[in-house]
Amino acid sequence: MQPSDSLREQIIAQYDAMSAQLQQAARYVLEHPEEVALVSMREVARLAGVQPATMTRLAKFLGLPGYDELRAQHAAALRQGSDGFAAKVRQRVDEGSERGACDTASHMLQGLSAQLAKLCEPDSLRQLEATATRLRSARKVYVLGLRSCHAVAWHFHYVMTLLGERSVHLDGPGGTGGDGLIRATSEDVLLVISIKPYATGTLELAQLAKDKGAGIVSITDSEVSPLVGMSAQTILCPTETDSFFHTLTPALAVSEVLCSLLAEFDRPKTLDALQQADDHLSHLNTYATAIPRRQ
Amino acid sequence: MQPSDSLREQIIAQYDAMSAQLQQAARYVLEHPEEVALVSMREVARLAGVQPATMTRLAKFLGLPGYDELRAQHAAALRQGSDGFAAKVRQRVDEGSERGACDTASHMLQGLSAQLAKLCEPDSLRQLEATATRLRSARKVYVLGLRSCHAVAWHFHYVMTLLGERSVHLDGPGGTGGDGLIRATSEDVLLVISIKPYATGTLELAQLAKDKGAGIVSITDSEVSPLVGMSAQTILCPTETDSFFHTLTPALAVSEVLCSLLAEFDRPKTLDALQQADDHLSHLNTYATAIPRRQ
DNA sequence: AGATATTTGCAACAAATAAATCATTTAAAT
DNA sequence: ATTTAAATGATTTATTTGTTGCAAATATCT
Repeated sequence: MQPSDSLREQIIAQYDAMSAQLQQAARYVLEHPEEVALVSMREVARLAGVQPATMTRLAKFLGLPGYDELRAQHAAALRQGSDGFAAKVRQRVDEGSERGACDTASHMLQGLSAQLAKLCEPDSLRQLEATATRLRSARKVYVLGLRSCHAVAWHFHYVMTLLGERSVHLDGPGGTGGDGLIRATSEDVLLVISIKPYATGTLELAQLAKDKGAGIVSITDSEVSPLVGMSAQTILCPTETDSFFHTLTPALAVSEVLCSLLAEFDRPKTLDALQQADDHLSHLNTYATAIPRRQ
Repeated sequence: MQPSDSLREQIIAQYDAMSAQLQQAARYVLEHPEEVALVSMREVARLAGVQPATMTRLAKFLGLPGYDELRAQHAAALRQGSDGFAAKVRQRVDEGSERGACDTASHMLQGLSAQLAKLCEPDSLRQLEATATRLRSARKVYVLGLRSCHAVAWHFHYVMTLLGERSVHLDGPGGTGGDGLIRATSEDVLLVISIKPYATGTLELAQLAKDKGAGIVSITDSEVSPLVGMSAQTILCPTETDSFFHTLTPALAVSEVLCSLLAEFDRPKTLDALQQADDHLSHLNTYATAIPRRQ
């Protein structure tokens, strides 16, 4: 929360060596770090009761190239303070001056890690639980995710088939994916996954399901996603990376959490279902080794 | 923590009535409130990918006198968030006070976050880089992942098709998935994804590819995975969770990192390829460009 | 299809900004 | 008390900022 602790400590350490005006400026900076980050230098100077030039001189006195650097450091501190838990993980390799592949990879993984951590915030958790509850009471759960979101949709459906036979994946060869909705009713729920850019097919099918009275719950990327308006529950998850592509890792994580919550709702039933799946698959020699029993 | 909730809600409420550029600007503002408070308008515009003027227009559209007011409100929110412990205390309380579902969800997400962070260790990063390098030089990249690993395999393949035409997904209807390997040569590489329990189909196909002289690289879950022995490069990623299921989130993250590294190897070519994909998809109206206005 | 709004990109502008420069004051040393 | 050095204030300068006006492009409606 403090602006780049090292800088703060440096100001304190060198305070005694400063001239009167410099001390007055430094004191204000220490006591009002947010202002330094948020308002112009001249305004900070006015608030601190010193000349604008004094702020420049303070920055140089601290060994910085200019006042902008002083502001930048305070801004960075404020940024980190704002988005909570997430930032901590990132702190380590912030300024990767070296552009190696390992650095790129590391930076990206840390970013993803931070995004998952961010999903632990109360708002997200509440949405997760509400969505799981809604899915739990559905007669059938239709799952829809096209293009990049196919991966998430399919994985959710796959896990659900291990748990029972309520899940219907809206996908298939020959463009027949939507046919699953033919007998959809108001007792059913459609889980739809879509991130920007939103596939038209996804939106159309979701609208169709809604027209049929089915409940809609969604995993998407923004409050202003077109899915938000038509969904009874929405789980928001970040998709930004510093690479060319959007990430689906948080969306997959969310999907996995949903599966877990659904499984936990009725443990005995879940164990039964997994046992059945186990038997079935081992009869088919699907796996090189039998599915290990998990409690 | 959010910028003056009323303003935020107003942006969301009026979002549908905005033009495309305005929406893009508004979306960035919603998703990066700290940046709005901390950097100049022109910089925000650059980050959001819109013209500077659009930011001014956004502010006026929202009924504000100018952009400065937009920034001021975000700055005020950030000021509160930073030194007001109140928000965070409230979060902690909310979190601690209640329910099992939220706890399990939170715990699971934190676990996943930690697993991704662990992938940043030097050993893993080296494997990632080596694997990316190997994939880079391949004539064709076959991608194989069955059952639960289908999600990861498909997503990798999907991204690779956006980048070029080297990728072949070994999957398809009617059990013809393996046919892609008919003309595989020693210039090719097979990326195989499999976690315990290992699908026999995966191992057989991988062995077949190896017999044909293709290079094998793999994403798997253990040093003692059957894939390790037949692979030139292996990336290990954790799959443990405290729920009934194994997680594929780390595997997906690894796959995404690989895609990024491959994309970074030749940025200009990547940008060209993405542009082509973009053109193609927009001709097909694959994506909803504007969200239908509601009066 | 043509006509009419609306949206969008570009360039120019005035205002404000941080830094550099110079002049004046203040403190310290001889 | 005079000289010298440092500190402070005022002024100037080159950028950068947010805004506005206008033409091209796009969408919308008869």
